[in-house]
Amino acid sequence: MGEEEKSLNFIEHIIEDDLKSDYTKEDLRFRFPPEPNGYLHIGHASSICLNFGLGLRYDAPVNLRFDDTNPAKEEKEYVEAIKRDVKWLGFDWESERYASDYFQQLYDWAVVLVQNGKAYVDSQSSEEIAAQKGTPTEPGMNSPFRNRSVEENMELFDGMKNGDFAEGDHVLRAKIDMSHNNMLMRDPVMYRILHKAHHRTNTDWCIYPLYDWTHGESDYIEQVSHSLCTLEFLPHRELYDWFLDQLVSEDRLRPKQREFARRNVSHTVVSKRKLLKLVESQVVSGWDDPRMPTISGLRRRGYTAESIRNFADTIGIAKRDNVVDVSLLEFHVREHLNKVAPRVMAVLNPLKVVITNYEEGKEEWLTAENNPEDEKAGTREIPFSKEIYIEKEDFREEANRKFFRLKLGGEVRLKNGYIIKANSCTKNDDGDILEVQCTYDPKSKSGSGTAESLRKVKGTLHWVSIPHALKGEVRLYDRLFSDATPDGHKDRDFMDFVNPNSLNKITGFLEPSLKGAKSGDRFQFQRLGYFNVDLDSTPENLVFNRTVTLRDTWAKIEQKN
RNA sequence: UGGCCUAUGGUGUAAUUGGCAACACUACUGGUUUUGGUCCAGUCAUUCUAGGUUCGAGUCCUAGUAGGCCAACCA
Repeated sequence: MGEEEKSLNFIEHIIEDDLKSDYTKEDLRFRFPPEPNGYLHIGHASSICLNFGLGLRYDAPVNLRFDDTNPAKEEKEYVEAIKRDVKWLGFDWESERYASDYFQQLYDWAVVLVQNGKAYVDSQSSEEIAAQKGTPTEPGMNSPFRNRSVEENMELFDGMKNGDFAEGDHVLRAKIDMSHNNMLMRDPVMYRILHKAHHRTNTDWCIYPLYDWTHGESDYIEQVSHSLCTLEFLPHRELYDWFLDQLVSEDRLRPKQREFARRNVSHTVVSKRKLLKLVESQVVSGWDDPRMPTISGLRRRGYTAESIRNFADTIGIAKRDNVVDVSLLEFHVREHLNKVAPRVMAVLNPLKVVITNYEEGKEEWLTAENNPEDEKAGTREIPFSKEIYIEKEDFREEANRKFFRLKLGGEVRLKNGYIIKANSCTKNDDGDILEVQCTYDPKSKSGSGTAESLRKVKGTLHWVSIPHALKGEVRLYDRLFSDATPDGHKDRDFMDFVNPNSLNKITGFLEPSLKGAKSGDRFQFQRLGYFNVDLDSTPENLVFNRTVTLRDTWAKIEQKN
């Protein structure tokens, strides 16, 4: 396979170094830790592929852990969606965990910190605490409650837990250093009072731990060896380590946090807050709108899990800021679909062609290859008749020799069918072409082996027989944002760059073999692109999404003129 | 005016740790083709800048420059 030749990313270098010093291969354990407050997106896919990929590479377990410490934002719906997406991407977790599983343990440890004088109850408002925090260039001030006795702290913390106080009355803070260079070390809040039901623990708790007090400890409980997160958590590492210092025991593995740069993709946004705004403002139809960069959106759009995994593998992982061009994602889905998607013919912008020397009412079934890339895919029969549709763009009355398609006096081959010649066309008063009259060469049938059938004509067109054609809704998608970095402009809101023409619904004419197409089925509409059957599709009303167009060299040639 | 992180083609990642800057995408050429698809061949870099160490620097040293992160009872 040549897999060994692939160079290591910096995380793998770190692990290799650890393996040479104080870790054994059996120590390795990873986790993917989403907060269930939204849907997973293409950026998460990178993290998923990183963590689960490491698990595969080192034959190490990977947990799926929900970081569910904020009942105000988290919902079961998201938990289910996340599990579905990770599974769909092709990964299995060793065990399904929740930070909320550890609420009791976390509380017990917090009590230890209080007893050791490492944490105290602060009874100021959040505004007061913020005002004392200082700035990156100025030290903060100690809270007047910083030196409460252990007994008083214990009593108050106990009261917090028992629901004796209202939200905001008290918090538990770690006692570290209010003049620390790292703002996060200035007595960070560990617990807040929240009289809210949690999606799993319901009303068992009315105090909830914050991220910093939860994450490293959860890693420690699960004995995660390498806790990988994005770069914005780098300043948290010091606190992660400080909390661990308070409670790790020598005989257990001590997790380490390492950070990598979040992957950005051009012409889209990957921030839950912004994606949520797109959903709530109804720019898109939902989290799984095929234009969304969510895993569920990409899936509905027709992307394959394999193409997303390959994408994640090729962009790799590093520590510098990045914007990956969306064309790389498109490349990977084309690469995969080219191998696996059956070819069919569909006309999206129809122009009627009448074959004047073809017998009225006659019908013929022609043999078509299902996939030239895959012999095992076999063949199918498609109907041919006197009246067919071709694409409007495939006919011009006059054109230069660079135009390989149909023009008056010129010949083209109908894919899997005959060579036809355009003799005349009819137009309406506005000059729009309504119909093209052609003659066909009866001996030129594809695959017949005759000298005429082997003749080379420059152009080959796709087509459908009008009396046999199926109608279907076809949804054509364009980029959701017109700008490459919609959220990269200081003076502009990302919503300003929403592309108003990102969805175009049309009626297409489809070859009849598509009749039984089921939701999720993927096809190549020859010469047009890859399409899949949408969730909204029914046997009576077929609905297709365009996943991605084919590479279009002709469009580029035309653009230059 | 603090601390920390980062800098390699248009894009994303590599470089046996000091030894010929590589791979993929994009773009552009050409060839093949009953999909203007696929496939095949080719073209596109003063490694942020300036000094220094060295036979030799993307890699080490010094000084800059640019970008990012950090002041939620969010994660």
